[in-house]
Amino acid sequence: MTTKKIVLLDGNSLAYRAFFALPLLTNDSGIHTNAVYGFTMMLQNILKEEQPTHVLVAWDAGKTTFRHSTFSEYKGGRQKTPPELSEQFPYLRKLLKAFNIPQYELENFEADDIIGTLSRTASEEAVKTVVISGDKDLTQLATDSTTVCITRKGITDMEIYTPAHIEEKYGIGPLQIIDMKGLMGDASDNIPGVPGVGEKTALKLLKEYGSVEHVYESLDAISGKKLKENLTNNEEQAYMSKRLATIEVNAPITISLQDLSYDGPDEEQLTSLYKELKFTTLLEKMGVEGVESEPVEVIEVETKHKLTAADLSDQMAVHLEMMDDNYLTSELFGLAMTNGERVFYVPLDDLKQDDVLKKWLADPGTKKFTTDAKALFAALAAIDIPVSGIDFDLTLAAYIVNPSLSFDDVSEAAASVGWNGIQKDEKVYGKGAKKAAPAIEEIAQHAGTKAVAVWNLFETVSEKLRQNEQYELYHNLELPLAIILGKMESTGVKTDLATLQTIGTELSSRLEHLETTIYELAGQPFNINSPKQLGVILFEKIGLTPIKKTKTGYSTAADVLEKLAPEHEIIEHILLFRQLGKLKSTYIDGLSKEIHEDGKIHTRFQQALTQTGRLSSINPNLQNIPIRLEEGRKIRAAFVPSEPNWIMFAADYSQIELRVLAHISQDKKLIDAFRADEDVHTKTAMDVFGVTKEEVTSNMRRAAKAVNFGIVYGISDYGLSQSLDIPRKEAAEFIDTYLASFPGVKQYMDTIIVDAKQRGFVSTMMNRRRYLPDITSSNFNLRGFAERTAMNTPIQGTAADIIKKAMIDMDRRLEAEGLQARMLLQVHDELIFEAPEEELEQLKKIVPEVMESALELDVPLKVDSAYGASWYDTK
DNA sequence: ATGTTCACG
DNA sequence: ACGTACGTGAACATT
Repeated sequence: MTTKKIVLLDGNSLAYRAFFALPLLTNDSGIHTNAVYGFTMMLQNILKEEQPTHVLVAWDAGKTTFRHSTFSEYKGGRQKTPPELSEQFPYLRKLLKAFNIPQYELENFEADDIIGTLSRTASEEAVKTVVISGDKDLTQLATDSTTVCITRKGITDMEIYTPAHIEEKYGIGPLQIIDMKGLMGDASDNIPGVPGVGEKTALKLLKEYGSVEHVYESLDAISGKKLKENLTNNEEQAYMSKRLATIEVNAPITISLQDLSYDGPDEEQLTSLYKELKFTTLLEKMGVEGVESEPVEVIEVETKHKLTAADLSDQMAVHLEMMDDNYLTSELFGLAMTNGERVFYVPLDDLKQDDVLKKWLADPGTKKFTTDAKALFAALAAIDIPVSGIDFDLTLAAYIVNPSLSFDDVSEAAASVGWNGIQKDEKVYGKGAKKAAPAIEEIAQHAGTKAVAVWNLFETVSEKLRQNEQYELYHNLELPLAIILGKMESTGVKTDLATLQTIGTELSSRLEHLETTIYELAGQPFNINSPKQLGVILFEKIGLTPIKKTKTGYSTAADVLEKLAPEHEIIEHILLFRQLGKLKSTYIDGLSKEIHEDGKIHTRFQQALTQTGRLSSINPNLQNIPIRLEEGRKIRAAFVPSEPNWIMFAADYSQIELRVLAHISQDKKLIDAFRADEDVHTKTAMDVFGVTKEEVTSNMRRAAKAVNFGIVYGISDYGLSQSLDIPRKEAAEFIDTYLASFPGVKQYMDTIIVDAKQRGFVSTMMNRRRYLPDITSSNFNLRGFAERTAMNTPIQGTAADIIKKAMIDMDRRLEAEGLQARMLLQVHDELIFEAPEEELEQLKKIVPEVMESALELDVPLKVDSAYGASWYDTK
């Protein structure tokens, strides 16, 4: 006989959870499916993990329940269910039917009460029960035989509440959760509780007195005048709140445990529902064949070994097919081309010898439409085949239309603008150990579909960009930039391995010593790099007090360790070990591996990735080379000019984001400060602290600087309090004073949020967009995040626009002046060049000039420049 | 594959 | 009451 195990699910709560956790997916018949999909994932996980013998999904019935007769405003003020979710409930019912899972609802009662009643009867029969919900109220049902799982983040992450866990987390028993709600109320259900009592106070009272009743019996003993007053005045309300929060465990249900047995899904029903909903991944997992939504259309691709002028026209879609996504190192296969009539594929070896084709590629007068301009340009540059006249980049265009969609494959970029005819590279080449090149015909076919997609999408996507007034941004900024970035990537940065090795040797020996010291202090060897092992040593063996927890255990992050440093000598050594270990593994060892045969590092700039319009740098990342601490900064000495008697030259914008803020917000004081070329942090300190310039201390300036950062990031008192390590209240006061003295900024912050809510997106000065669907969310966190993003993105994004424009201007200027200087890197607000010494004086003049005039703002842009024998010396 | 930590602007 | 600063990429440990 198998032991019974019953799983009870709170249908409404989980459906809501799934709906808000996932983006609004729509299948091709226009039905939203995110809640159903999320629910399905949850269900599958639960069934797999728990292996129950009995399952039930309980639903809320109707609008009113017995609780409304106690308190008519129960669950009042709730937003009504979004229609996008409502329309999914019938599918959820169908889904459960297909799973053969019983569903139950009861007039006048909530799902909670059904679950409560069943879990009580199960408990009485000592049947193991698991309750699953997104609502923490249910934790009151936890007993030795009933476990309550509450969804945490996302859809599959659950927090498991046993009586022991509740005790550990809150210091009270499961049933006292009800008392807690009675005292603190519950905003989401509109349960009032006692004003001024939140979780902290409620728990303190309950730990001392045990229940709401005992709290009131002991009123006299309670300290705190205000608290006592609030309790006294709201006694009835507290009792009522407790009643409302109590789950009914004796609901008049008409089902019993026997009715809930679960024997697995009806596969046939399930597949047909999945097909209807287009849950292809789920279908594949079930091993159902032939369900790929549409079979990819087979196009006729002609493999050509030699082209004639007649094969080529003024406008063509071209796509360079290759094995890996790193076009700088990948094996290249060949070029697919089409002008809408025939589709060719030219294998690489033929391309290399085909002068007709090479001439066409180099001709700026023939237009090339492609999937990734930079890849085409840089990959062919590496084999000395110049390309010019690239006029359309599908990935870049799709990114400008909506940067929130991430494309790690052309098929996804194409799909985002409505073209589903491309297979994923992964499907053609396989992945991991199984990755291999298929037959040439298959490669040609795959490459051909990409060229065809580009050809067919060119017009519509361009039109879409024009409609959004983003064509300029795309065509005159991003597209030319792609080529410039391609040049920079191909050029690469000369990196001196010997310098890295010298630093590395010293680091190794220091790390060894630190390791010995740490083991001695700990009394045993352990893996210092393992947060888990480190946590055990610090907080269990040594007995330090944990300050912060992570999901998986004790936090050992630097800010935590710094606070612990006075407690034990070992901490400073660990911090140093971490710092040096990072330098050794990421920078010394990591960078050494990336030096190519030409002695250079060729990073790649991702141009269609960030949400704000910034670039990012990968393989390796050259945008995060250490600078803040001297030890790390030395790494920069390894980056040197690639030619004898050349120098490194660096130029960076001073306070570009705050200048952009001054311009966008039109705050008079901020504008004046920049026009007068004042130190903006000092100026901020003067205003926030109400002192004269002479009275500003370095601490005041530091605080002001943090406030300015906060403003740019979309401020929150909590964030500022963390960065300054001050109480939250103080941080809030700083912010208020700041906003009062810079009213234009305040106005901007308020307006941008309203604007974002209304339009659904925010934009930069050059019309780069970022959509913010969460800005209207009822979830406090999501909404808060979206609001801060709304404040930050126009600033960070406009700064990104500006430097991109500067790079284009700079490239032209270097060309026009006939200079040999080369642009090598962009690090968000700075540009790094190498140049012959003789060009230094010219660069000192030209570079700041070009950067400062990239875009005209109502405040001046300011650029500082420096040069030296290595990147380290450009300071 | 995911989480934690830490490097940069 | 909620749980946070904005934007990235890489290494390492752990699942």
